[in-house]
Amino acid sequence: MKTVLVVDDEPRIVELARDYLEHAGFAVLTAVDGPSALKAARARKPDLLVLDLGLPGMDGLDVARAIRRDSTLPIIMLTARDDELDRVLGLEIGADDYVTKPFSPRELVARIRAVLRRIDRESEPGDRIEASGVSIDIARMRVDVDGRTVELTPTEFQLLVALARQPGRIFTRSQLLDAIHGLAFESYERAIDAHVKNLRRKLEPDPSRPRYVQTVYGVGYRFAEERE
Amino acid sequence: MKTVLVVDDEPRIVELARDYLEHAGFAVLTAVDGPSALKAARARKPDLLVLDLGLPGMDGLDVARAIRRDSTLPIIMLTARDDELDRVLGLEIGADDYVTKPFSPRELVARIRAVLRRIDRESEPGDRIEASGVSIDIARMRVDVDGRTVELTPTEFQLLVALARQPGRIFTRSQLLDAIHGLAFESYERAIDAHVKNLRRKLEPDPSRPRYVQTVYGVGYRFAEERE
DNA sequence: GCCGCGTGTGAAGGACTCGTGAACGTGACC
DNA sequence: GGTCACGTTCACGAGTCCTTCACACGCGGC
Repeated sequence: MKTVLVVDDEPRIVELARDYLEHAGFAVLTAVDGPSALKAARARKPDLLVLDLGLPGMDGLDVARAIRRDSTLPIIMLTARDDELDRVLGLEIGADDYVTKPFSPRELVARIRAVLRRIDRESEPGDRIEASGVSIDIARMRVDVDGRTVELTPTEFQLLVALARQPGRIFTRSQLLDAIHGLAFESYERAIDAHVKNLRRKLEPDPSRPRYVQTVYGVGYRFAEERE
Repeated sequence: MKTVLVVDDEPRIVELARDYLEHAGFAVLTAVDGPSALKAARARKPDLLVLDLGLPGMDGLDVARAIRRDSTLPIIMLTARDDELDRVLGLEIGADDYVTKPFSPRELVARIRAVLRRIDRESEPGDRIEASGVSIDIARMRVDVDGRTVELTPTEFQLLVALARQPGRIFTRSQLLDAIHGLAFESYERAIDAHVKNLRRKLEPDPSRPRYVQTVYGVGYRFAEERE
């Protein structure tokens, strides 16, 4: 059974969500402000976070950033229409999806299910990835290559994980942006290039001739396939 | 460039969507009722359909069902709040996503992009073309022929895929140009010749006597049909 | 066999793509 | 307030790919 943490300052909303989510078969945790949301997220390890953008005091964006700094917990943002929505779409927080208020509880349930499905599907290989001599410990955010341990930033790490989950498979820059930020974010595709450069510098024995993160001209990047 | 077909009976909505979508780099087709939407979907082959649920006459759900009967065209539903939304969620019409009215144009654009990314991400390796001894892995952009693996440029690859999808069928140069670039791109038809030459050099055991990519004098090219 | 026309081919130019270093903005930490 | 780490953006150079052109060759009709 999946656990969902719902954060909103209006008790009415929280209770409405709780009713529907429990009815839909989720375990529900709740919080009414940013700090307690952070605490609950760390202590109780929910599978997904439903987060109101307009929290008093500590803003929903701040909460999301704080969470994303050290975990990949999926986040669905709750926003009032228009102005708030634009903030989610345009600004830098990588929400996996968003629902606008006033929301239909059924819509919320549907979007939660959709996000969880997507996450499941993409994260099958447990918490460790082995590919072509690179070993990735997802929980610890640690990467070993050729015996040495490499320190990566969160972005570099997510990029590597996205690629290494399916060695050989080609990803466009747009897909990689998705993997890093989630749905709600637009930015310059070539930012990916910069991350690839940094990743290669740390990962590759000879960055000028990549062995792991290969570029596919005119398309994107891929992680090298196992080939004897 | 991707093409989106927008269907709504309110011209105001259609025009709003057109503005934003074109600005976001999509080619936009429009329709104001069910029958003409079906016609446009078949004739113009858009990459995605934005479909109002509350069409007069032929309902949006009917349109979606009719389309889904013979294609996998991705569909984003436009719905008024609440009651209509429930119909989308409840009746398992295979919409890929939905947006509630009144919608933010940016949200529509974001969801369209997300669906399109998801779609071409799902061309899993398993999506292969096998024809006459040539094996094409779409997601990996890899081609195996007679045991050896061949590296192709994006254009060469698209050309080969277009031909090999329907072995034996003859394509004119103009059709092949369409397959390589989207429609609406003019260039010298004989550019195809150059790509065919390069493709043959990489693919054929003896490029001067093509076994796979054959010339049909006065018409165009075709991929060799399976024989005995 | 000859001729017209379509096709194969190599080379050249230009367009596009990628790698890189550097600058800028932001938030975290001291 | 200052420093630091990180992510993003920009501009430039280098390299790859696409297109075009010119010419040679081959096909089909007469």
